[in-house]
This record gives sequence, C-alpha cells and structure tokens, in this order.
Amino acid sequence: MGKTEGIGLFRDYLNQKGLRNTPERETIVREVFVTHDHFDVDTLYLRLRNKKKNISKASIYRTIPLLIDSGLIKEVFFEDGHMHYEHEYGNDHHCHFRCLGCKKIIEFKQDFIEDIQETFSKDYGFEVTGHKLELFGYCRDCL
Amino acid sequence: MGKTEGIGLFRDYLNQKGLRNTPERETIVREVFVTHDHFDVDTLYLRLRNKKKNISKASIYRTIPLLIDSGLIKEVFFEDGHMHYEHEYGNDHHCHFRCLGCKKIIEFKQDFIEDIQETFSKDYGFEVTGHKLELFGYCRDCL
DNA sequence: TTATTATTGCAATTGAAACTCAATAACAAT
DNA sequence: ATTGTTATTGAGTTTCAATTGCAATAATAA
Repeated sequence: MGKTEGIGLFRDYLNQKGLRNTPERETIVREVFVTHDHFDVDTLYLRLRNKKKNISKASIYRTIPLLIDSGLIKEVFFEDGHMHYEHEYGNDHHCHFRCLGCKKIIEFKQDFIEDIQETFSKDYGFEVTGHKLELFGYCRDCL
Repeated sequence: MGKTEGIGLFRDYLNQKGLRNTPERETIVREVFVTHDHFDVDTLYLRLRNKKKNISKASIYRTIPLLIDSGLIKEVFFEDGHMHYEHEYGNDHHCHFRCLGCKKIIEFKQDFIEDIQETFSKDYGFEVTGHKLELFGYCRDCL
C-alpha cells in the first residue's frame, strides 16, 4: 500500500501539469515511500547516496514542492533550522506532540479537527483543504 | 492591558532566571507589545531603527528565545524562509487560517483545542503546555 | 531521427540564524 | 563610590538550508 500507488499518482500529477517524468523524480518518490518516518532533505539525500543513487540535492529541493503540491507529502515541522516532511498518501492522518524536554516527537490521532475545519468553513464560507496541529509539552519520561 | 504588565512579567522572568534586565531587552519587549500584529526579526529590527533605537539583530535573536520561554511571545508560522511571532500575553487565544491563494492570514477562535489537549494529556500522562493549529485553504475572495 | 524544451548537476549565491570577541554595563562585595 | 566578576552588547563573521544561473543532458513531440 502507498508505495507503488504513490509513484503512479505522481506520474499522473506530472502529466497533468505538463511536467516530465524523469528517473530522478521517480527515484525520489520511491525513496520517500520506503519508510513512514519523518525526513528532511539531508537524510533523504544520504539515504539515496547509500543506495548508490547519486541525485543532487538541488533536484531534491526542486522535487519537494511538486510532491507537496501533488499531495503526496507535507511539511510537518521546522526544527534544527530546517524543514521536516512526511508522506501524506498511504499514511493515516495524525498530529504531532513535541516534547520540549527530550525533543522527541509523538504521533497521535484525534477526530476533533474535522469538526473544527467544518465549523470554520461554515462560519467564513472558506474552503479548508488541510491543517497542521502540533501540541507541545513534556512527556512522561521528562516529567 | 498587555503592554506594561508584559514588561513587568519579563523583568520577573529575568530575575527568576538570574538574567539581567537591560535597556535593550526592555526596549525589545516594549516594541513587541506595541502592536498585536505578527512580526519577524527583520521587521522588529526595522521598527526599532525607525524609532532611533539602534539595537543589533544579534540582540533581537538572543532575546526571542527568552521571550518565548517566558511565555510572552510564541512562534506562529514559518513563512518566506523564516519564523514569524506574535505576543501571547494580552492577546486572546486564537488560531490561524492561511489562504493558499492570496497568502493572507486570518485569525479565528475556537474551543475544541482545549478538549484535544486534555484528552491527549489523559491518554498519555503527558503535560501539554501549548499548541499550534493552522488551517489551510482558500478564502472567499480566492474561491 | 531531429528539434524543442524541461530537467539535471555543479557551483555560486542568498538569507536566516548562530557565533566570535573585544568592549561595555550590570550587579555584588567591599 | 570603587572595584571585581560576569553577563550582555554590537559588529562582523560563519554556518548551513535553500535557491538560482548556466551549460550539458535527456525527455517528449513532430
């Protein structure tokens, strides 16, 4: 699940936008869907290098906006001076808790957000396409 | 409301932490509480310069973590490659909607978040001290 | 197969944030 | 008040994520 369809969806997206389907882009998408972990540009680049896929960082930086626009990945948080991502397609929806003590990230699910989105849409007449919810605090280990 | 107490609270925070109360820090806090708008380091720096308060960017960068730690300001969103802040104290709690079309930010209030925080705290035994909720989509003008 | 045009990799550039360090200023102890 | 100690300041420098220019290359259409 996720992995192969993700690539298909990205191909569709590229075609629809009149962009080209290149081996580099294909390799990047494939790697993004290998794990469910959060990733940043640097670790993605290194993961590819370790597999002898030498793709330049510039290409990764150029592909990420396309992946976001196509809905395959999303930004999740800005930490250590740079952005972190995760793939959206094939990943159950969840939010993030960030421990201010040990810096660990815990994923959790909840359903209230849908209500919030709907309430907001109705109140303002806007179209809500997504959200980002982050909780902060201290985990049990750090308390 | 907000403005003068904010400075008092920051003084308390500095004392409690054994840090010094300097005119630069005082000027920065004062300026932060002048408006309710979002701000970033650069605009804060320019606002101070326009008032002939020549405080270095370095000092602003060094003061911001203190203001966050003291609960006076918080990060609100990362945009245009850098962080944006707003003052928390003296500001009614609200979340942000970001229009993907015209890029405007709309503040809105809701109460569900408290429930989410409590549910999460109970489920995990963690202490939740704050949150960041952002909705994305298209405003009426852009639809 | 050829022509057109997007994409690639490299290198240079930008910009935010952090750091260096000498000079300065706050506070405590005299 | 004066001195010693130590945090803070500002200017400049450094770091590093992210972007961009450019020549070479490769993907699609004709």
